[in-house]
Amino acid sequence: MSKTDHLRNVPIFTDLTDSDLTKIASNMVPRVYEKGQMILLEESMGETFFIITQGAVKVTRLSADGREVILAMLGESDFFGEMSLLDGEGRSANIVANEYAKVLTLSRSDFLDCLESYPKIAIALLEELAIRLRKSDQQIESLSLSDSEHRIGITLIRLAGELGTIKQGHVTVKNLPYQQDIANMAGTSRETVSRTLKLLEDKKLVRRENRNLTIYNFDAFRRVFA
Amino acid sequence: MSKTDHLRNVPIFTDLTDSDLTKIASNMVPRVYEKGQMILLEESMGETFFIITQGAVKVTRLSADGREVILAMLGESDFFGEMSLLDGEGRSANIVANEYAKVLTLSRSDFLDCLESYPKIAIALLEELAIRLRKSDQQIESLSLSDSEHRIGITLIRLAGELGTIKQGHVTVKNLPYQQDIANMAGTSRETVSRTLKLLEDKKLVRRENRNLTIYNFDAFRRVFA
DNA sequence: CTAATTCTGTGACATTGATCACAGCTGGTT
DNA sequence: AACCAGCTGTGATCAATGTCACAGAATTAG
Repeated sequence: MSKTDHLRNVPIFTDLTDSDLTKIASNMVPRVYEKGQMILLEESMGETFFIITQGAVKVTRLSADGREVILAMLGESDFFGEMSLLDGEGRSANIVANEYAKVLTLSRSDFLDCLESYPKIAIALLEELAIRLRKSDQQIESLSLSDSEHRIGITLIRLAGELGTIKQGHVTVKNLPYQQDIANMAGTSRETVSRTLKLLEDKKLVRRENRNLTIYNFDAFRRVFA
Repeated sequence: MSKTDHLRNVPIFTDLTDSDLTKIASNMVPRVYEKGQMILLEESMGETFFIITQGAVKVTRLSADGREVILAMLGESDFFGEMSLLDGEGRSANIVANEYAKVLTLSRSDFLDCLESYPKIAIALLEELAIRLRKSDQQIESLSLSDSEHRIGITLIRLAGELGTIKQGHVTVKNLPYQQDIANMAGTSRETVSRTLKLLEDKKLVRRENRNLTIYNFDAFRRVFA
């Protein structure tokens, strides 16, 4: 698949013509990362915009004593790195390859040129940021108001949305993240995730086998937890 | 002060010429709200963009059982309502006038026209959303990793930034919000805020008199809590 | 195939902070 | 000036959940 083909799948570029896409693609440089490799470091200055063409990454923040919060999991056609390009502040999060990953990169100046030249890109980017802000707000609400069982439920819904496949009303998430990562997304401890997953299984809300998790009735599940 | 003058103070409009500003201002309709009045309701469809010209509002979400999370406090020259205009989803938060407030409003179509016609507005708006996203991420981190004393400390820092005045290293927040509101910002209970404020006072980190709070050494305070 | 590492389940225990209850203040109103 | 509503301070209690400890699975590496 060519660079241009990859770009076509990225929401913020969908409105462009082929020739515009090709022009932008010509400025992009591909890179690859191994599983576990750090792509961006907190605190460093942001000079690059990234689009994921294969694999998945996690967006994290670390506390002084080494505990981790996972702010988002991003996959194919998602992008990152735009924040510090836009507001000029340093990086606010780390990005780690969660598996082998390929990306396309665009330099700061090319990225900003894009925004100036194609208002449609800027508007599409605004849409995407609005969506992310909405998700963040939901997360803040659930961290403030919900108990651990609900937060974990909400986290499973997030994962289902990002990694799951729907089949006649029930969603299966293949290759469920480790409990420690789920805990870091839900703002709770690994042990609590273990106990809660078992609880949800006892309640017949989900089933687990191997590394896969199935939510039996996704709509009902959402009604209970979201 | 004329509508145009107000717009000049709003970050997203600063790059425009007078005549452009005047043109936009002519499409804006002023409104006023009493303290405590609901400006926007969660769940309703978003059709309006708002700019605050006087007063302050709070952005909240409510749980089913009536508990409240405060996502942000906004004051003069801040704006809101853009989220559902951008991504087409319903409102995700309530907006309540925190005191007598005046706003200017712009209709959905005028707002979107603005973005198309003035790429600079779109870019400035992107900057602002990036800043908000950054703040949300910090909040998610602190809710996930910090204990209530730290979360309250961080909340005081936020309030100092938005409502405080600096004088030789110490910051005074006049008219500190009620403890219940601080609790709803920090994701804790009113009682815990009461106890913690006293604790911080005992530690000589802050002083309270009347409705004002002074952080003695703002930089040191930030180093402890942020 | 075995060893080694990493992940998961689960009991016991400690602790934080929510909740309840109520008294004391404060500021605004008539 | 007296009243009232709403805010604040504070003790007592207790449930939720973090932490520790370790055994058993599962996955990866050699």
